[in-house]
Amino acid sequence: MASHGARGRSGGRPTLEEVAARAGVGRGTVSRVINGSPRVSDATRAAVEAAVAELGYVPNTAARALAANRTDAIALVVPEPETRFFAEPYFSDMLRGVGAELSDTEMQLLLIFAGSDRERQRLAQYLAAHRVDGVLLVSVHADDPLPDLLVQLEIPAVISGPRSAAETLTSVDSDNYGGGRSAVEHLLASGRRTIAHITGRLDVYGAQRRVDGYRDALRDAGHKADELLIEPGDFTEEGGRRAMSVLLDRHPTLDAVFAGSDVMAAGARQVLREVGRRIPDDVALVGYDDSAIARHMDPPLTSVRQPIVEMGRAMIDLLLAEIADRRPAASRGLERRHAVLPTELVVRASS
Amino acid sequence: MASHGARGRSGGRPTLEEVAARAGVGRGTVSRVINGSPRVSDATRAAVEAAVAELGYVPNTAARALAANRTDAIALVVPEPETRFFAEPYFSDMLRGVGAELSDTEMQLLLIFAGSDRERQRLAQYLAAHRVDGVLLVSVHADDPLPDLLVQLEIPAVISGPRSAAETLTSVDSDNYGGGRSAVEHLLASGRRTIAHITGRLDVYGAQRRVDGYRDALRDAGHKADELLIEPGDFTEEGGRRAMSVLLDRHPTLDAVFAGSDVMAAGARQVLREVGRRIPDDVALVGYDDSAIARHMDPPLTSVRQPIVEMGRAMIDLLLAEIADRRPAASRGLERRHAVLPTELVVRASS
DNA sequence: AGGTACTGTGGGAGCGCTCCCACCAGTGAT
DNA sequence: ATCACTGGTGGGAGCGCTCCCACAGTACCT
Repeated sequence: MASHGARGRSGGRPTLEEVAARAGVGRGTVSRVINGSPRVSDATRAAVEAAVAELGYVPNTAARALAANRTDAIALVVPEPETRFFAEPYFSDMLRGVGAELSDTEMQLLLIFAGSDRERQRLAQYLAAHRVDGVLLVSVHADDPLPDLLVQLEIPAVISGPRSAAETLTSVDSDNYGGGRSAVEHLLASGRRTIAHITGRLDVYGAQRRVDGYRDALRDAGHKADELLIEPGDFTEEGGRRAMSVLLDRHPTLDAVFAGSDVMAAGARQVLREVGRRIPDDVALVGYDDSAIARHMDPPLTSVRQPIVEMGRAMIDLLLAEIADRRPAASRGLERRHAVLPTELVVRASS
Repeated sequence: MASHGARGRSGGRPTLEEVAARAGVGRGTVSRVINGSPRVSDATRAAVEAAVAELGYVPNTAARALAANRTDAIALVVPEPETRFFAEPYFSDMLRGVGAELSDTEMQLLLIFAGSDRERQRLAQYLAAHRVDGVLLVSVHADDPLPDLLVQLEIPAVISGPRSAAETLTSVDSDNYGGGRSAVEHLLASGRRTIAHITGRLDVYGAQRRVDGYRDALRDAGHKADELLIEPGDFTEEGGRRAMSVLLDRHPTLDAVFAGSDVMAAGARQVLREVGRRIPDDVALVGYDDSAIARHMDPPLTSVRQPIVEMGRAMIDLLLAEIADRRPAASRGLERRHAVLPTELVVRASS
């Protein structure tokens, strides 16, 4: 830390004007240096930087926000109660990626929970006041009014997990289609013939895409379509159990199951064990998410990993671009508004 | 939501001035209404509120911050890596209490991690810019420079878990002394005669206080002091194991152990089981924190519960008071700057 | 009647910045 | 020599509030 001795006589924090006086330049020039404008000579820049260091100058955020009409802050909005936020590693991974990508920036991240009605109301107020330059939206339900509110308020926003193929907001997603394909292709490659699929909630776009991947992989391998091999779950363990039972009734000879989530795979595993099917000898099992459950299952579960940390990074990249684009009334294209990141199949003993 | 139809012609957000014009009053009056000043007649107030609703007026935070020199935001600073934050229920409980107490307020909460050097540097910058009105400090190590920085910058702050009896910052703590006492008194009341204590890290003030409570409870019950019954752990499971071994060597006849944390109690339990002592028949065991470990231990562990959620609330109360006090150059007393909340002994099968 | 004390109100000044226009060199083309 | 330009700079205007002083009106004393 530089010496903070030479403060203004007022005893308060030094202002731009004081720095300018000290450096023997004008206010505008100091502003340019602070904001990294290239149109400043090297000598002047050095003088200003020296003055800044000597006075321990730190820009006043409020004044900057007022004059420039921006806040240098973005919000990560979690439309869930805090408890779920802490329970699920998804969020902490996401936060890690977001934080990492943001640490090169002046931007500040706000974490906002909007689980209860009360919190949602506060959030609406908050957004109406434009207290952030942009919003990151995670884990949004299909019928949530939040995205529309953001569009209406013209606040740049990026959503993780688009709500449909026609998502209006800029979005980041993992390749659910490819993830589904890779799971099935892996099972086919290891010699499985009858592969069932327990889907997630089909009102979740990502779950649909996994089904698409499942279907196409089988079709491309020359299997004829059999819709009876597909049974919807609801992302819960109980849903996994139920679906597995149904599938076993319909197809007693199935030798592989691809579950749309690790949790459902855990449910399926219970049923398989109860009826005496060995994993992977009799039935191979593949999950989705590569969560802690997958690693700790007995046997360890093959699963499709989503690059959540990277998704967080990508969300920030897109959001910052969107904010920057909006600053000048630019002619914004619709190009690359939807990022899709590759998944990775993590093979373990269950398949 | 009110109709947002009648915006200013500019298309932007309405300003105080526009609301004033609409209500047929002056700017100052609107400001007074917005800020809940009592010196406004009822009729005027109603007119202004109507205008606010019609225009959908929302105050501009930046302008307010600039003019009033405050931010209406406080930070919860966690000097730990994010991973620990998510792992320990302590933080989420604390956050719950803080959030609850803050929801009646206009204040906004920022969550700031300062685990890495880089993050700490950003934080220092952040605080120097006075971007928050106050700071909540949790889980601070004894040699952390952060508290001093806050004092130097004259930023109101409240610390949870004072660093010593002479803590300079306003603090909130649970009654570690009373917690220690209650554990020992409980063991005495249930007929135990030789009660050992595994302490936490003794550079942690709270751990010392628990030892004090342990000592005084025994002394008051007429036991003569025996320092050999006290063995330091370090809050880890391994430390608990080691201390338990030492204690068993020194006092093979001990019939009770009070551990300074549930984690250490878990370590102690392992050793007791290995040497064939039954819990609670041969040795009674009491832990501290009432964590998930305590509930799931076999047998379930008697433990001292700290009112963490309430501590969060208390921190906010004290911090808001401190911020309010500072606003006018008040003659601030030093009264009640250290809140101590009662603990509660949760008796389970281990004692 | 004049004074004194309120209550309620209007609006100027100013918070510390960014934006932008004006301006002053220099530089090279005409 | 004149006329563009261009890189570099100073400083006015203004962002939307809060603070505070001034002042009108009313009420209650002498």
